[in-house]
Amino acid sequence: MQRPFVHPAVEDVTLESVLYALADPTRLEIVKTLATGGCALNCSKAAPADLPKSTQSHHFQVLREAGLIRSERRGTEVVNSLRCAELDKRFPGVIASILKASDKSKKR
Amino acid sequence: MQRPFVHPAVEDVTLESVLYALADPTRLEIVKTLATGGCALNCSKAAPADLPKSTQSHHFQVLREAGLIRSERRGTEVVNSLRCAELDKRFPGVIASILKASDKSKKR
DNA sequence: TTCAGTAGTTCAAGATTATCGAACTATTGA
DNA sequence: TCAATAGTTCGATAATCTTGAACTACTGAA
Repeated sequence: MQRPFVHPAVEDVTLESVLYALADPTRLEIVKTLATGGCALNCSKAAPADLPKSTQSHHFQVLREAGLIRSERRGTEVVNSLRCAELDKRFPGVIASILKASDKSKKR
Repeated sequence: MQRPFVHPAVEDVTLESVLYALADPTRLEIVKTLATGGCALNCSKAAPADLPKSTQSHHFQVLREAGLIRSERRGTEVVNSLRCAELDKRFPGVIASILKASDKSKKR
């Protein structure tokens, strides 16, 4: 049996950790993919394909511990999903406005 | 004459740099102070008093280059103000929702 | 049940970035 | 002209990120 994932309770999620998690371009990309992808995706599909696995793993850990995503093991894979509803209740509009803005910000 | 401050044009501001700037607790604090302080404040008043000056200076530079604040020299001081309106036009709701959420997120 | 393959994790080290004291610059007011 | 004030720059140490290599867990053959 593998060590289970720990997810913070919504009320323990801090704005700071959320912003920190989203401030990294790779992680923002992952979150965008999860948001548009409809629902749950496994790690390899949600992360840029060229990113080393160890780095991917690290980013998913940051996102998970920040409270942005929920991860569940499905056999050998890990399926991730955005905690949209919960987060919007805690920080109304934050994630939504960021996701909306992220489409616009394609330069550089 | 001192080197003038460079501020990015609104359209050059990236969401990523904005989130990066706000992800730091000290900088978020500064932005909150500028937001609630009504209008312009000089550096020493907008930053936590116990923070070393060199670190303050660095944080203001990050905020400025991210496009979050506008800095102007007034004699020996530097007066900073939030670029609220411009930013809200570029990334609607982002700054506002973050500022609103930041009051809630007092734990830890 | 053993074994190969797949998906992800952990570890350690090199690369990057942040912090902060010390020295410096610009401006003001005596 | 000079001292005081407000910030900036520089350099070194500290903290963090990235990544290859080795490892673990699960699955589906054979």
